[in-house]
Amino acid sequence: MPAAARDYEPVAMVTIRDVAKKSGFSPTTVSIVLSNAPLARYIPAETKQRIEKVAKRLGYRPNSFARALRSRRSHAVGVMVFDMTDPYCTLILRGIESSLYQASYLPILTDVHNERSRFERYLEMLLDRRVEALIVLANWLFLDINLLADLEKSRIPTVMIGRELRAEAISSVVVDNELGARTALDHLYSLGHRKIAFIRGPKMLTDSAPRWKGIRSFAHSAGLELDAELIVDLPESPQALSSFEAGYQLTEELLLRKRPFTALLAFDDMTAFGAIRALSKAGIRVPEQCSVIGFDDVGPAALYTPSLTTVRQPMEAMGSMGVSVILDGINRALEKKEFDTVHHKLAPELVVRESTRAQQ
Amino acid sequence: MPAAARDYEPVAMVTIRDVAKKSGFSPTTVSIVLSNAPLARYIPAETKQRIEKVAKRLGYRPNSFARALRSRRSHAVGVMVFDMTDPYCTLILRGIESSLYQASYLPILTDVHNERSRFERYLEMLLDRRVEALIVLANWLFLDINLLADLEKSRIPTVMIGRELRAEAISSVVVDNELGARTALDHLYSLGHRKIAFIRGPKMLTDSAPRWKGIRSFAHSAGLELDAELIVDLPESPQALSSFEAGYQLTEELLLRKRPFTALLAFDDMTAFGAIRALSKAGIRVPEQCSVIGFDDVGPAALYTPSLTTVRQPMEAMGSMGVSVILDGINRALEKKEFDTVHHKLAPELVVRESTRAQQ
DNA sequence: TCCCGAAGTTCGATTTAAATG
DNA sequence: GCATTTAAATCGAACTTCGGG
Repeated sequence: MPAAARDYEPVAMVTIRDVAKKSGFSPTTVSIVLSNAPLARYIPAETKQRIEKVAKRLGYRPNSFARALRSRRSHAVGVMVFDMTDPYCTLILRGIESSLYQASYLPILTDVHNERSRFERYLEMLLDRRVEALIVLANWLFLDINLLADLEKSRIPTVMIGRELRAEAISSVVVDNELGARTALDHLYSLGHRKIAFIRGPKMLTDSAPRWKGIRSFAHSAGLELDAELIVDLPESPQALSSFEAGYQLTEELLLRKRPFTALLAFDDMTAFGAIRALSKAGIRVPEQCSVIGFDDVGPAALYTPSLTTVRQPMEAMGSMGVSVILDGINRALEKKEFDTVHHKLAPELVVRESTRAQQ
Repeated sequence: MPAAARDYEPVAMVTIRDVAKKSGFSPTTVSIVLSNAPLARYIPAETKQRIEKVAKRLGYRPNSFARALRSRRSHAVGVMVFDMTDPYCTLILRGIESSLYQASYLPILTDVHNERSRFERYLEMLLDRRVEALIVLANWLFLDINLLADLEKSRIPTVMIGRELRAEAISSVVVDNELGARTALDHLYSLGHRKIAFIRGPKMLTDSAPRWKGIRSFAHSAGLELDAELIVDLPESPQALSSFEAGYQLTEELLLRKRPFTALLAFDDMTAFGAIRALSKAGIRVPEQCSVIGFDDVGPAALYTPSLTTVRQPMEAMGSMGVSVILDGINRALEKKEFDTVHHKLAPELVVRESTRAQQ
C-alpha cells in the first residue's frame, strides 16, 4: 500500500486485543474488566488497575458497533417530531435531551415535516438502527389511526408527548388541558372580565375538547354566561393555515360581529399572537382595551410586546417524563417483563404577564 | 385476524442466512445481491429477483450494527448545537435534517447547553458512535481555542455553521455579515432616517466586527454621520444577560441620554425585541415614532406586533450547505483523498415588514 | 466450592479467495 | 479464461464453558 494512502488511515483503532497483548492478559479478562461485567467481582484489584492503565495509555475506546451487535443494545432512542419549526417543540426537546444525556442515551432526531411518507421512512430507519425506544412529539398533526398502528407494530417502548391517547396501547404524557383552560378563564374572570371571546381548537385535536370542557365547567360554576357569538373555531386543516394566521383572521371576524368583548381566550399562544395583531390593527390596544391570554407558553410569549399572559405547559418536565416512561419500558423489556402503557397528565401553570389586565 | 397477523410474523430477527436458506443460495450471494455490491454485475437477473422476492417475503432488514462493524460506516453524522432554545437554531436544523434525509444519513443531535463539560462528553460519545462527520452550530458561545482543537483532533469532516472561522482547519458556512449590516443601514437610510441608534454585538463574537464594518462603510459612502452617543454595545458575557434583556436595558440607556433618534439598528432580532419593548414602555410607538430593524429573521420576527423588519440569514440554505460540505468531505475520505476545508459565505436578504417606516 | 483466567463461540453482514461447470 | 456461486475469514466485543489452583 502506498505511503500516502496509508497516511490517512487514522491512528489504527486500538482494540480489546491490543490492550490484552500489552497488558499480558487475555481479551476475555480485558473485556470483563473494562465493561465491568458481573464476573469482574472475581478479578483482583491489581489486575483491574493494570488493565485500565494500559487501556487508558493506548487510548482504547470500545467499538460501539461490535458491542451493540453482540449485546443487541444501541443505547439510542428515536425521537420523532412532526414539525421542528413549531416553537412548542423546543423546550420539550430540551427536556428529552437532558434526561437522555443523564442516562447516557443518545437521541436520533427526525423531523417528519407533517408528511406521512417521511414518517414511514424515518420510522423504518430508526427501527433499522435498533433504537431501544421511541419518543413521538405530536403537535399539530392529524393523528391518523394508521400512524398509531405503525408505531404499535414497532414493539418497542413508545411514548407520545403532547397528545391525549387514553385508548391506545402507547404511553402518553400530556398537560392537564381541562385544568389549564379552567385556570385561564378563572384568571380573566377574577380580573373582572365578563364579556369574553373564545378561539377554540379544531375538533380533530384531542386537546380541544378537554380545554373547552374546562371552560364550560368554570363558566358554569361561576355563573358566567358564554355568548355563542363570541366563540369561533380554528379550522380543521392545519396545513391550510397556521394557527397564527387563523388567529388573526378569526379575530377580525369577531370584531366584525360588533359584539363587544373585553378579553379573549385563545386556543394557544400562536393563536393569541395572531389575535393581538388583529386587535392592534383595529386600533384596539392590548391589554388596555382588551386582555388576551394564550396557552402553552412558547418561547416567544415572553418576548412579545406586550408579553403574553398564558397557561404554561411544563414542557421540559413533559420531555423528562417521556424519557422516564420509555426508560422504564426498556428496563422492563430487559427483564423480559411486559411493559405496560402509562398515561401521565401534568399540571399546567398560569403565567401572568402584561397582556391581561383588570377590567374596570 | 389471520391476515393481519401474518403481516409481522417475525418475532425472531430474520438474517441473511434465513434468506439464503429459503432462496436456495448462499449467504454470500444474498449479501452481494441485496447490498448491490460490485460483484452483482455477474449475477443473472433471475437470481437477483428470486433473492429479492424471498427477502421481501420474509421481511428481511439488514442489521445495521453488523453492517457498520464490517464496513466501518455508520451513516450517521453528529450535530452539535450550543443552545437548542435559541430560535436561531431551528431553521438551520431543519436545513440540515432535510439534506441529511435526502442522503440517507441520520443525525445524532446533541445540545451542549453552552457547557464545556457537555461539549466534551458529547464529542466523545459521537466519536464513539463513529459518526462520519460533525456539524457544529455555534451561536452564542465563546469559541474557545481548545474546543476548536478538540474538534480538529476528531479527524473527521467538520463544519461550523454560523461563525466565521477563516483561519482554522475547520470548514465554515456563514452569512455575509458585512453585506447584511450594510443592507440594513441602507434600508433605514433610504427611508429617510438620519439619526440612527446602534446596538452593536459583543467583540468576542466574530460576527460583530464585519457587521460594524458594513455599517461604517455604508455610512461613509452615503455621507452619514455616526453619532457616538447613539452607539451601545451588547455585553461580552452572554451568560449574564440574554440579548433580549440586554437590548431592553441598552435601549433604556439610550433613551436616558436624551439624544433623539428616529431609528434603531439592532445587532440581532432578539436585541430588537428587547429594544421594542423598551421603546414601547417609554411610550414611543414603533414604527410611528421610531423604526427598528433586526438581524437573522428568527421565527418570532414574523409573529411580532409590529412584525419585524430584519436581515434574513438564509438559514435553511446554510444548513443544507453545511451538509453538502461534510458529504463532500466524507466522499473524499472514502477515496483516501485529503479533504480540505472550505469557507462559504451566503448572501443575506432584507425582509421589510412593519417595524420600519419612512421618516417624514 | 470459590477464585482467577483463557479458549472458543457468537452476533450478522461483508469480502476475499477459490471452486464449479 | 469466463460467468456464476460459495466456503471461509473477518470486523470487535461479549458470553459460555472450562481448567487448574
